[in-house]
Amino acid sequence: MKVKKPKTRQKDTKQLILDSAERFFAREGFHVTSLRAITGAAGVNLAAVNYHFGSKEALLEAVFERRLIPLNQVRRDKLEQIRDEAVEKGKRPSTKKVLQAFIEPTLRFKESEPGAEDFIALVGRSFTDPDDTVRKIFFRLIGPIFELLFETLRDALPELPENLLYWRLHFALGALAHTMHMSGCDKFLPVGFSDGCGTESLLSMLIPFVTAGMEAT
Amino acid sequence: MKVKKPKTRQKDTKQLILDSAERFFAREGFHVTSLRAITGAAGVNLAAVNYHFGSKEALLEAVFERRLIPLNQVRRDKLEQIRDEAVEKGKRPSTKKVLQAFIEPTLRFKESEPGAEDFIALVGRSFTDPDDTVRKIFFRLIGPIFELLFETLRDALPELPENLLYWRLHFALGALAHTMHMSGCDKFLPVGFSDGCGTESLLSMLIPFVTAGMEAT
DNA sequence: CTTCGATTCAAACATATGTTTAAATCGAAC
DNA sequence: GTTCGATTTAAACATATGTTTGAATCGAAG
Repeated sequence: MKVKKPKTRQKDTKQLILDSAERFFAREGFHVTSLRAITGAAGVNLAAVNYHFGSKEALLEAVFERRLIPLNQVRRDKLEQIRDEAVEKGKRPSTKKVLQAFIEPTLRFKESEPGAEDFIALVGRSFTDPDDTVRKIFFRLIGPIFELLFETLRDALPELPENLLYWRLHFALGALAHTMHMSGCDKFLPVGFSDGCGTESLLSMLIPFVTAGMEAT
Repeated sequence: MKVKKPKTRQKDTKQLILDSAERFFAREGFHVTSLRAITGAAGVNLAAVNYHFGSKEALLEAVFERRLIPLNQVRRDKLEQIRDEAVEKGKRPSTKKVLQAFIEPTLRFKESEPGAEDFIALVGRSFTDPDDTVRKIFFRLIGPIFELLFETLRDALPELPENLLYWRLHFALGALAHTMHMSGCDKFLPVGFSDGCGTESLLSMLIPFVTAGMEAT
């Protein structure tokens, strides 16, 4: 007995709760969602949340971490690769490539696994969530990668005043967040416009938009 | 007795509730805010909300309408003026002017009256609010002006495919919403960056950004 | 089969919420 | 000063929430 082999069921229960919570948090919001709704839809007992996670807040944290840690790893790798490449060539990285390195994995993440689409909408919203609980957890996880993105962009646009760069980055993130949140866009869009809301299509529109904005004279 | 002259106090109470609610809804969110918090801070009785407004939901509606109706009027006037001017001159309106006509009154509104800053943050968030109550009320009020903005932009950029224009507009609105929400930005920003968050400064950064994005080739 | 820790379960708990109620209070009109 | 409708007030109501509890159940190890 080298390893504490927990019952097979435990993982199931935890995953079921995470999946259900992700769905509800994304579609209804953190505070509006009750644990009873989550556990009811997941088919597990109400007390399971507190048993496995400790509290509703800790559950939210787990929902974020499960997907955000891998996603951040991908984004970090891509950004660092671009930085190394630039140093190697002695040239500054291209603005478009930097933005793409951050945005593309983010939007593509939607299709990586079932449920990820809900998660992407959740993240898009968390940027501006009024609730302290949500924002605190979110920014703790997103902060470091945000700083790396900022620094890499500074390499790409060294002539831009830092303050301006900082705000333009926020404008770009605002556009991204809005896009992410409209992820499941069928319910928002007027008829005839829902064609262009596939990931590829969105990328081909969003990246030129933010690149042009970032490089505006 | 030509007119039902209600007691002087009624207006006070209603205004006090609206002010307090606006503040709480903006800073904490609709569902997280309790009527007891609102009435407590306003110094009025708990039941006053239901007496004067009917329900918490109706209160939210009143909070939106009080400021959004006048603000929309200003935006509508400016946009229609630009349209008329373009027709008169037989030229297409400039993209920048159109965006400016929408964005400038929005951001400037912050300084128009005390409390408006909270309201602007509230509006910025409502674009992506997960709660149906909030979103429904918000979109009912924002829908018509959004359509006018879309049509005016189509005049400015007739060669752009409608679908692309539509999404670029959403990107721009995302950037605007993000900016609005960071209205009281002191608490979000790292030290050294809070200089540039005055209204004038933000306008001079945001408008070129979205214009460039909208006109990107 | 028995044992034992991990997990599940139904029930209860304490608290907070939006809303309603019925009495009290106010302020002008007569 | 009395009257009457509008407003305010304190209390109660019904319900919903996150959490805790203690017994029941499970599943493998001995």
